[in-house]
Amino acid sequence: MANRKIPRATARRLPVYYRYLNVLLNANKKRVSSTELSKAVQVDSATIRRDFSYFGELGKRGYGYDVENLLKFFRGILNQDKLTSVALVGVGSLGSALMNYNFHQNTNLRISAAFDPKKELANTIKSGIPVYPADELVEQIKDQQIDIVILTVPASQAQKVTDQLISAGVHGILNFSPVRLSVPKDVQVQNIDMTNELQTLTYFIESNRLNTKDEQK
Amino acid sequence: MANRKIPRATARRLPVYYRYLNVLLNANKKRVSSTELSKAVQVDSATIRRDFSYFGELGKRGYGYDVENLLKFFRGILNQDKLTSVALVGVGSLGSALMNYNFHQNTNLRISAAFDPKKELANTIKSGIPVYPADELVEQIKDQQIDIVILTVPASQAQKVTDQLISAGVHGILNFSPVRLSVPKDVQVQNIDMTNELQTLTYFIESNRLNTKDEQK
DNA sequence: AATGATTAGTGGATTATTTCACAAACTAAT
DNA sequence: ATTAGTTTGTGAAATAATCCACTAATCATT
Repeated sequence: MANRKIPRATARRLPVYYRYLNVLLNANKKRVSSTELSKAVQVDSATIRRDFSYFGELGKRGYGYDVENLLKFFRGILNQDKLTSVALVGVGSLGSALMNYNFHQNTNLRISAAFDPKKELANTIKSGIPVYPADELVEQIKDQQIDIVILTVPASQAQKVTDQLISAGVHGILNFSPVRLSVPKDVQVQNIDMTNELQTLTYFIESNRLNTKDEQK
Repeated sequence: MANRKIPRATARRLPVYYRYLNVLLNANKKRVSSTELSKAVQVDSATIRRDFSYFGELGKRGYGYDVENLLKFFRGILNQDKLTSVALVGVGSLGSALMNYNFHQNTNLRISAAFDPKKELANTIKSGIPVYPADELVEQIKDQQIDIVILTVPASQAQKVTDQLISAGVHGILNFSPVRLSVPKDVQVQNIDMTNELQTLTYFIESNRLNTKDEQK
């Protein structure tokens, strides 16, 4: 499968396309044009065509893209053919919320194990997910051959836990802590920092206000 | 304050710098160089210097940046001088987790009101935050002059609620739903789509595996 | 006061990403 | 068949972001 040299920006949009194609499929749409897609996902239609073209000629001129075909293709690209089990480390309030979150509804991903140092949580089942004590982290992750981890531990623990995860063979971390993790280059990290996003929002609102204010002058 | 024409990429890094400067301040560090910052936040040092330079000459050659000064400056840029109240709409499991999340610890932001249509939640106090019924949304947001909203409603409700928020005068939305909201251009949206991030992670892991595999050949 | 070490600020090269705009390919209808 | 209307795929331009590498400023030490 030709997924060499796909630009990062394109890769980040793939899940967005994938999701909307599912919506179209459920709505029994047979075909879709880049213009139509563009409206729904708010990405320029030329960008969409360019994105798709990295994977070959997926569309038909004068017609558009066949929803089912395209979806099947992206399913492969995004590894959605088989179920992927991920672990969650840190069962605090955010961790608990994510355990409740139905990732499986939209993707072939599910949380199959959780870890937390709190004794009262150890060896219980929470939202249908077994919770193991923290000292079994490396062992269980190796045993269950888990490759991806959702990290919802306090900032102070983040790097320490990360080091353990790496030693257990994990290759992907979805990091909710504000710490910039250091990892070897065969490990991928995606950061979600909600505080950052709120601050960025504040900044953009304010700068937008200033700009439009003096456009009026 | 000269915040015109700041590149988007720079703006998104500001909260990262801001947070690490706070760490330095708490550790009683008086000064910091771009190289040192670079290691901590994992942004190239030239990029950091360039980012800062958009706001003027904030450092001293041969010395670095004065932590306290720089922090004071960014505090202004990021509107951290005064408390900003935000509302949260949709008290599901994610919403509840965010209500528990202490944004105020790192930023001058706090959630001051929540909204949900479930009758049993209406007019209760949850995690110290008053929960109002959904039909008071517009009224309360206007009354409390809330400018920023965290949106944690189901996808099916997202655009409808957004339209209400806009009519109530909101200018910023932190959108946790997978829907790409349509809003007028004086309203800012930041999307956090956890499912997307997980899928992107999966994609990068897989493509990384393929690349390193055939580098070995 | 002079010297060696450090480090910001930045011109300009490089790389990445987006967008324009159009030929080529296809559809659908007559 | 022909024609009018669509819509892809893509060269090439435009825009955005990153990074190199060097100058000039400053610090610290003698």
